[in-house]
Formats: sequence, C-alpha cells, structure tokens
Amino acid sequence: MQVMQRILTADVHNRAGKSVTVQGWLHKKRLLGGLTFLLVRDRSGVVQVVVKDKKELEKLRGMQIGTVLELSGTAKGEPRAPGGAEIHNPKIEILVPVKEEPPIEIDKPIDHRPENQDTLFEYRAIGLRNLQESAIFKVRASITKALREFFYQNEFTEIQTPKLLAAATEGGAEVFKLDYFGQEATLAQSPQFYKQMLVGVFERVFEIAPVYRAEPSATTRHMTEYTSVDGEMGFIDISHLEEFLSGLLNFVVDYVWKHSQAELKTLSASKPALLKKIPAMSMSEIHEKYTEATGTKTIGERDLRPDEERWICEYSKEHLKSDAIFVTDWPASDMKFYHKAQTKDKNLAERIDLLFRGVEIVTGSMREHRYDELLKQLKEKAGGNPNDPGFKYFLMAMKAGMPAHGGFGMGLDRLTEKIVGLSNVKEATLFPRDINRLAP
RNA sequence: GGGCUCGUAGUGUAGUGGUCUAACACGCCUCCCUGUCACGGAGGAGAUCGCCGGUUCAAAUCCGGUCGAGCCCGCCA
Repeated sequence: MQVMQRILTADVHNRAGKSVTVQGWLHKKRLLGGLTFLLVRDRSGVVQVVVKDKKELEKLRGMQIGTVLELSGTAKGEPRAPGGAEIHNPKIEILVPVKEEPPIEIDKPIDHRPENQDTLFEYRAIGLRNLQESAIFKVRASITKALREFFYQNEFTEIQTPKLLAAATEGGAEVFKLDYFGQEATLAQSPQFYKQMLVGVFERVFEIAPVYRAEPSATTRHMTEYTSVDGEMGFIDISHLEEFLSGLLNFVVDYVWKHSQAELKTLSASKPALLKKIPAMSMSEIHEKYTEATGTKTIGERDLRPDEERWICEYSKEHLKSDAIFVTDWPASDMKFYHKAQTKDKNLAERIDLLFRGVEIVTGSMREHRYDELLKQLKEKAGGNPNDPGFKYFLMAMKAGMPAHGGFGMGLDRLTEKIVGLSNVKEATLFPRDINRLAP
C-alpha cells in the first residue's frame, strides 16, 4: 500500500483539485451542524478543513485542542477560507489523542497583563502553541538570524566562550556562585575578557549566548539569565562603533520587516522609525533637556534614570524622527577598569549606550588597550590582583599585542521586546529566569 | 535590597460587612445549527473566595501574620 506523502498546510493552496495529506495539531473546532470547520496547525501555519461526514467528525468527539491528526482529503481553492484554500471530505486519523483541555488559551490571544504573567509562564509549554505567542519567537529567531548575517557580512568570526568561570571578572554585577568539584566557580556575567582576547586572534568576533546576573532586580527589563549579543572589533575608534551599531539596528529592522511580515502583522507591531545614522546626544545634554522639560533635576547625575530614558526616546522620536538614540560622554568615574577614558577629557569615558523605544539595549565602549594603563586601571579602579585567574589570562593576551579596540553588549531579549512592541523582556523570552522563577 | 499593589471555578474578571445558597465571560460536557473564522442558540458541570489566626450576632469583604505574584526605584543589557 502506498503511503500518501505529507504536505505542509501552507502548500494546500498549490494543490487545488488534488488529494492531499496533512499532519498536524488540532487547533480549533467550529461545529455548525451539517458542517464543521477544523483548523489544523503544523510548522508552516494553519489550514482550514471542512468536515461534512458525521462518521469522520465522530472520531473527534472528546478530542481536545492539541490532538495530533492526519487528514487526507481534497485540496480546494476557496476565497472564503483563511489562506484562500481548504481541505474537503477528509479521512481523519488520530495519531495522538488528547483528552485533557489546555489550561490556557490556544486559539485566542493570551492576556499579557502584568498581574497574569505568572499564569503565562506557568503554562508556557502549552501557551507557546498560541499563534500570537509563537509569532513573538519566530520574530526573535528572525532577529537572531539578521544579527548573525550582519556580523558575517562585516567579517566577524562567531565564537563561543566559557560560561563556567574560575572567578568573578568584570566586577559590578553580582555573580552566581556554584560548587565546581569542591572549588568555587561562577557563571559568566559577560564574555567580556574572552572576546577581547580573541580580538588578538580574529580581529572581529561576535557571540550570541546566555549570560547570568545574580542581581535581585524585579523590573520589566531584568532577568537573571538573558541572551547577550556581544561584538568586539580591533583597529577602530568610537565613531566606527557608532556607525556599526547604526548599521546593525537598521539592518535587523529592515530584515525582520522583510522576512517576518505575517508574524509582525499578527502582533500588530509597528516598524520603528530609524535614521541611517542614529542620532547621538551627550548625557549632560539629556540631563539638561529632561530637567527643563519635567522640572525633575537630574543635572550632574552620573547615569540616566529609567524615566529619563523613556523621556529622551519620546523626545528623539518626536524631534529627531528616530526611535533609537545614542547616549555619549559618560562619566569616567563609574567606568569599568577595562574601559578607556577620552583623550580630550579624562573625566569622560569612551562609551556609548543605545536607547531604543525607552530602554537601554546596548552598552558599547572603547577598551583600554595600552597594557600599562590597563594594569594601572585594574589595580586602581577594580582593586584587582593581576595574578588572579580571572585577570591573568586576559592580561596575558593584552600584553601580547592588542590594537585599539572596542565592542558592545546588546540584550537580545530587550531588542526583541521593543521590536515586537511588548512591555516586559520576559514576554520576549521563551522560558524566562528571574528572581522567583527557575522553572519551566 | 527599599517602596507600593494584588491573590475569588481550568483561564480572565465582578462582588469591598448581612440581599453571596458567590455573579459574568472564555474554556469544558449535552443538544440544535451547511460558510464559520473571537461562529451563533438552549441547557449543564465546575469555587471550602491563597493559607493560618483574630474582630463581629454575621467575613470573599475588616485586622494581624504567612505564603505567592506584580509594578516602581536602586542596578544593568
């Protein structure tokens, strides 16, 4: 007996008049009496199936959404059907029966209100089957692909660096500690030192990987595990970095709006306004503008307040026609030891952050590549011991000939959140980890 | 870590001292329905109102504790 070849639901419209077999999940039943509409989902989308035969329909009695089916019927062009085609007179075979109803909506948008997010994540394994949910992650995959493509176009080498580390490195953020065969180890809060070491090898490197922060933050923009997009390149100055990041964000947005139209439409996402060259403003200028506009005095502060970040993005959108804006001229007093101070003003760091739709998505900087300066900053700024395994090998590479170099870390979750138009990073993360969630 | 807010059927909500023997919507079950697409209609099942204690003649409702969750701030991507 010849087995009918499976086709994808998206191909049904190409097979009008022919016999087809599809396999997928039951996504929705609509019983109208003499005829029933089924929606069947597979990796390519959803197709409508029309069932008139009572015997066939009876097979689905008690079968809940999620039941795995095989249907063989006749493909038909049908303008009234979603997708313009449907399957008629199917023979239905139940491959995996599901008798229990899903605890969360599959065929209608799931409420993302903050109070309900615990439910959203508790039933994540099933809720992701909702087309609005899976669309977020199709877009995220598309963003990831675009990032990779842009890096490759610019001759970066993709790397993977250790996440298990012997000691705390960067300082600042809290690190997770764990037992490593009796020795204390930490989880990487950043690939910082490794990507810098590898500039000495490949000149340009990038990594898209998880990083871990043990900060007890409970906000809409923090997680204890997130995906960091790290880039690092040699023989550049800060203007190159700015130019690269402008190009990157533009490329990603254009790519996604070209390749993920259907998902973006499902999500009612609006395309960000961007300029080829993303505008830049110094921190002190932002403080002045914000203070003048809101009456809240931030002049002299060494960072931007969250509300200030939202405000300047609104300002940028309205006056500069850009949903993204660079923040330049950060105070050197708070910079990391591996950062470089500006040569024209030692009190300012060679750092730029990129704000996008109200949140910081990128921090970038030039690194101190002069060995003696770096050693001095390590001791003075971080109080670090050069012989500590966390610094020793980094310094080894830095001593062996490092050009002027710089790079950045970008939050993939935040980028996805803002491109899609969500209001919490966790919504853009498949299985988010935060201070009180370690499962699923 | 600091501040504020919220826990009511599987899910989302209403009810804020007595009329609650807890209501509505979605989902589920039974029946009707031949073009639905958030299908429609009739009926039904499903909740010791997070938990513990207290106040009161009377508590989903007020108070205390506890557990869980969310938001803002700090910090960052």
